[in-house]
Amino acid sequence: MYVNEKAIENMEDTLKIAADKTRLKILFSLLDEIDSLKSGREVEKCVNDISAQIGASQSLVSHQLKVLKDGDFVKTRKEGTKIYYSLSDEHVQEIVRVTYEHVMEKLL
Amino acid sequence: MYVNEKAIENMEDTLKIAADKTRLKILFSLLDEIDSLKSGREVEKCVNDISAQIGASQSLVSHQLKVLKDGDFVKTRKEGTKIYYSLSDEHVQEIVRVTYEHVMEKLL
DNA sequence: TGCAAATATGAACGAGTATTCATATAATGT
DNA sequence: ACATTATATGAATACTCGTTCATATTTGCA
Repeated sequence: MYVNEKAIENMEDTLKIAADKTRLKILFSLLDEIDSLKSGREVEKCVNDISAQIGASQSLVSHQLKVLKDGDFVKTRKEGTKIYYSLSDEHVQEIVRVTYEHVMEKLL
Repeated sequence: MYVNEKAIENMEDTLKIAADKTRLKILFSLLDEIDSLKSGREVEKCVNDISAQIGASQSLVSHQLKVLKDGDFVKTRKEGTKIYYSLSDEHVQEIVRVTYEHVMEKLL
């Protein structure tokens, strides 16, 4: 299957963004199904919420959220001093989900 | 969504393996639909075939095939002096496919 | 046994990057 | 204006990793 160089590079960049444990934890924290079912809206969390939930420092979470934002994995909404982060689209969720299923099957 | 640390680490490892342009090219070369339709069998290629097809050195391809093999992305079959590589399961294909669709949509 | 083909391996170099720490910026309320 | 809360930023460090080059290993064959 022929794939041009530009597409390969974009895939590499996309996968590199996902391939980090801190960023994966952030993505999972924004994938919280219970919260999204309760509210009926998409999951939105501010930096400190995520930081507390995944047990990482504010600085680290902020740095990695920037990476996720630059890669269009998440989008933001500003409200006062807080900035709410949420997943940007379904592709991101699908990449995380497929990989999750893969490792879950191997952990049997 | 709660995900335990071990699963996160495995996901990180899996995504790291996919997140490299040389390895992606190798995976795509083993995803060749025309070949697999023609033969009716799964795509199998030896190191030199892949090396020639993706335009990378024999050494580099061999190194990266080892990474893919260790991560269970590919499996091997030996025949004489040649070693045939093929994709190990559908999850790998799905990760590549989902990521491919993601970047293709952004390249519009 | 010796040669050639196919693949693997190990060292080394350079580039990239995750994390921490300290500090800066921005917005809100008093 | 000042203090407080929330978030971003920049530098520095330590570590990982992709690639190349040279060489080793394995297999088949004359």
